[in-house]
Amino acid sequence: MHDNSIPLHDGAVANILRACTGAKVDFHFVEQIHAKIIRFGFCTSPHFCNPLIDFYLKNEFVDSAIQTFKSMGTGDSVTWVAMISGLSQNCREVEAILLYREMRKLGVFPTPYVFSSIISACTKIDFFDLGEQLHALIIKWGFSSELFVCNSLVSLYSRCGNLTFADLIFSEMQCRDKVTYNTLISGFAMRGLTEKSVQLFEKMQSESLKPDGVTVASLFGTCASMGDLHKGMQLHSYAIKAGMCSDIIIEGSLLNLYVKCSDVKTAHKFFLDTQTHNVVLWNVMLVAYGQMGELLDSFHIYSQMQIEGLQPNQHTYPSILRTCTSVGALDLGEQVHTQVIKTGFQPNVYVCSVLIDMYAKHGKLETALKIFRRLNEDDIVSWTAMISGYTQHDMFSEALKLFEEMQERGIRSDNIGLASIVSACAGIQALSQGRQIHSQSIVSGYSSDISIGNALVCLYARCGCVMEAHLLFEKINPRDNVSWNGLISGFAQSGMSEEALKVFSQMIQAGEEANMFTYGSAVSAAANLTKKNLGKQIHARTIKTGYDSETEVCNVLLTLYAKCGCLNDARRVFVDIPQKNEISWNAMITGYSQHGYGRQAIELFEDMKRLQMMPNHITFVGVLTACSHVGLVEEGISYFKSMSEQHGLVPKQEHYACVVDVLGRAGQVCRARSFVESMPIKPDAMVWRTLLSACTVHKNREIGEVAAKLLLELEPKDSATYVLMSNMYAVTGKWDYRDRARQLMRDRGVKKEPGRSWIEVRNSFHAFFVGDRLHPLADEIHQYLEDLNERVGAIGYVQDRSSLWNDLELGQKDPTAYIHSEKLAVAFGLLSLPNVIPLHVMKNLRVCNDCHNWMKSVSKVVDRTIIVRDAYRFHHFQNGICSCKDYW
DNA sequence: CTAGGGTTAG
Repeated sequence: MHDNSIPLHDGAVANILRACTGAKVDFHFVEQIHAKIIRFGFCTSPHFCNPLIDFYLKNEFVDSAIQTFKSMGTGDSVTWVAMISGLSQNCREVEAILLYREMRKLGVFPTPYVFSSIISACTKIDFFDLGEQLHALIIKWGFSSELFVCNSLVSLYSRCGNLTFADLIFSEMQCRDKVTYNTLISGFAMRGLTEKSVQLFEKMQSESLKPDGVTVASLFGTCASMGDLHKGMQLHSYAIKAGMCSDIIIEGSLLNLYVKCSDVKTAHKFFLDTQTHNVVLWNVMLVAYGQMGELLDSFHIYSQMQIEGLQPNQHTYPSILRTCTSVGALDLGEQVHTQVIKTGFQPNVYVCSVLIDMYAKHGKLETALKIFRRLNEDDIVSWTAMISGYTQHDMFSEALKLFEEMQERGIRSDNIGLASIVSACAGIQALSQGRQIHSQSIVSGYSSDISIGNALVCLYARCGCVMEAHLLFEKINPRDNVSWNGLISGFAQSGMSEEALKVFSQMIQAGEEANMFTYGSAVSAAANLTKKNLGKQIHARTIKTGYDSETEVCNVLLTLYAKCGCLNDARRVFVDIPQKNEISWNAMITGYSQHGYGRQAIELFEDMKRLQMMPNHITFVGVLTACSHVGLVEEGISYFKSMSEQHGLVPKQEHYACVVDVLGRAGQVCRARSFVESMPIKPDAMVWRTLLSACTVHKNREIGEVAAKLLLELEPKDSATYVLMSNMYAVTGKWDYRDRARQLMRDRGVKKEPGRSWIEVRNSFHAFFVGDRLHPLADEIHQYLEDLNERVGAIGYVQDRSSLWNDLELGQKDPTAYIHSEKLAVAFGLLSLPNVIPLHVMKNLRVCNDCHNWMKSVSKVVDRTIIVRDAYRFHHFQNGICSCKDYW
């Protein structure tokens, strides 16, 4: 036609261009036609130009299309649709939307074609609100039963997560096609509603619609998230028979299937067999090695893809960064971060959320916050990553503050977000806030969510709500060992150790598998109750199950033995820890300290520094206590100074109290006083109590009165305050003042906590009060005590009656009625236990002076080590002397 | 002239 100079005919041009669109025709050929159209003056004619625009847009010549469109004037409705859908298909969705606005302004009526295109554009860039507004217009214009329009609406609601609505539109459609099914199938699959997705696939087949490549690709996704390799492989065969496997998207979804079903071998083989230059395949392999924790292989993939000319994209970075996060390779993660910046992916939400998570998880919360604040998007994952980062680093109030900010901004949290904020509440025992979030989670439809359920169980247990914790625990179905651990650790941490151990034994009986968290909590509960034998049994279990090499478990075992007074066992655990961390060192130092082994504690601290371990606040409490035990005054002061000068630590009240103890024990009461007066923070009750007890030992009434006065102001309800005060007056001979202190206590209605001692004999605990005769062996115990008193009297022990607390005790006619509980416990222990093992006695208050002297003598006459844990410290009585060197 | 699919984060 061209050669014979036959004039242009619109139908012919349209047909030629349509033919060009599908075939790979040289652009210049089309340009020649375009030139002819212009030359013959048809450049405003929709008949000629619409096919031209369509050709340009389908072949990515967007600018040529826009140019053609601009020269046309208004065009017809087909022109607008071609432009709008074409722009949308070329990732220029915003321009498509703007063009739609212009079209409406010019009064051009929208057609179903326009609506399906524009809804699709909105869906692609998450303009869901606009999409919903357009839905209203669709109803108004009467297009709501058009197949293509409905398909685009199903897609819109699927993508924005409103599957209920998508399903509703689907069910109200009079006729559906493959696209309708495919759209909803992938919608369900993406939201993890795998069962619904499979059901729909079956329904589709019952309506004789043959699955195509799109269906299969979506279903591979469904199988992948269900972990159903078998069904996935059946589909794979189907895809091979149907000849779909060369499809680039099928390839990606198939590889993903094998990776998610943990068949990395098949996946890798498949990956090597693929021929396409497809970045998705590399990204999926990155996920494969990441989920196995193979950092080296991940980085090999990451660099190899770049060598082969593929650039990392917004999917690549999150995968590699997540692997860096989970294996703890922060340094490599930071390098990837620089590459993110260089390649311009920093504004991407996905990339940012992983960066936030990485920095937050590794304690770099300020860096995480910077990225988070710069992101400036209402992205729930980033908020959650930030919140849980705070929670993981015990910054619970920061977590709660951020959560409040999030709610003020109107961002709705999902199950993962709610679970992490509940954990934050558990961390600071914010019970009422936790309850509010509990109800919020029910309202949001998460009442059967296991992550929230587990977090709530932990919250209620930590807040001591035994009933609620158990009720919630019962409701979780199916339970996992996180549920059990939450209950056990919650009770253990809220001091309900008995309850924790009860649940632990139920867990074992239920055949549930305990892990390091379970053992950690159970051992810590046993340690709090100083249940040495039970602790040993749990220790045996950890050895059997191999958890005895976990540092965290070892640290608690060490503490258990130290708290039970078995320092040798504690030491053995410490020596055998394969990878000691700061907590291990702290626990051992503290253990030595509490038992009065100051030298060993200080030596260990020096070792710790040599090994470049970072001492923290707890380390220094141990070290300073050790100094006070050994009487290392100047060393103690210099260690105290080193806290801020060398280790960047700000001393807390307990450190000041330790220094006061160091000075007080050495008899430097005046120096202790001026030390307290020079404190940069307001001294708390602990500091004054320490000073007061130093004054009691060294009979310094002047300073003692100052300390007592301030202590009375700070803790007027604490009986220990009055006891200390009264003792201070007693030792300085001010009997009238002592009586006044006691009177004051009575007037204020403060009751002395009854003294109580207990001892473990053959797996059961025997507890005693003052003058107790309730024990079945009471007669034998008292008889034995009389013998014992004769024997200690023979080596010079004389009872010190000033230690007896009240007139009642002093005025008792029956002298056996005021025998202190620790004496009874010791007598019972000596009667009941083989005479080689040391006695371990626990007491809830401080041991009194008389009992202390008595124990020293007893340890000598019966030749036994007696270890007493009172409210303050351990006393090891051996051969007539005590490890506390008579200062406590 | 219109609609649907794969890989990434807490």
